[in-house]
Amino acid sequence: MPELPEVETIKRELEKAVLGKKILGVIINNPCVVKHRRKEDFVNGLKNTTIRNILRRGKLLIIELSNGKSLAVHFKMTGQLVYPGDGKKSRVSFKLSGGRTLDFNDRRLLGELRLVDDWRSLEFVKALGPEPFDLTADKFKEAVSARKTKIKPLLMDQGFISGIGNIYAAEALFKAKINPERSAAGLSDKEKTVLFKTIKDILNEAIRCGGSSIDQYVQLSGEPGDYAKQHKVYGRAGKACFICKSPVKRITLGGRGTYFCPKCQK
DNA sequence: AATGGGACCTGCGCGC
DNA sequence: TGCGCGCAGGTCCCAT
Repeated sequence: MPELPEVETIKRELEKAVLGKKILGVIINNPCVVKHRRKEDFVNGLKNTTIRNILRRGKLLIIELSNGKSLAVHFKMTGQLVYPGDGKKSRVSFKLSGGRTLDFNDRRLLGELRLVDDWRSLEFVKALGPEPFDLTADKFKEAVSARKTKIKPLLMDQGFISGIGNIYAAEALFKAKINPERSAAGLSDKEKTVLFKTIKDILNEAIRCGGSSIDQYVQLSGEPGDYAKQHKVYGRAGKACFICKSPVKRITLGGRGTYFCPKCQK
């Protein structure tokens, strides 16, 4: 599911819906997603704690609890958090005060739930690059110039910049009119400036729309996000480019399907 | 350093 | 209708 805008959407909705609620119980329907050898450590550490704070780092959601621990949630490809949940597709359900349940659904079971003492010391977190909104244009341009790799895989490199995934890398490069196979270091000063601004614009607009629902992603309420309607190239192989009407192309880059308009993106 | 492949998983849509 | 294949918002690990 989720790139930065989808996780940010969930984060904001969780703040409204579950902040201050107590976790009364935890039901593990599929232990695969709980990354603890002893599942009872996970359950016992969560039980009877209160949800104090919700944060996001890159694509990672962090729920801080009253006992000082945090629940780190990585959605990977098909993870969902739904509240109030109905339990039907739930891999793990959290029974909250007030009588409702927060469901973690995950069709492909690639998602990860971890209860940790200090989320900042997670290796995954320490390896994350800066948030797009914390970065200055100058820093972005300098970092891009230092890398010879192709620009699209670089944008998706979470150690380089955190939160951008396959959809938003494709959409940002389309809007910035940059071919995804271009060398990062080979971009002009102007292109780097435009790309940086475009990334932030697209992420902001996607957040405003509640994210992109393609297959599995839904907002906390279970409603789809609206931004997929605005996709210009992602998932549009063979269809006419909205600008020049020539067909959108799909190639594989860094092992990922990559959509772009060969005519508009030079 | 960069790139390619496979692994982890389930399940959808497509062509035959 | 049924089957096999490719593909999927991510990340990690290994080989070259």
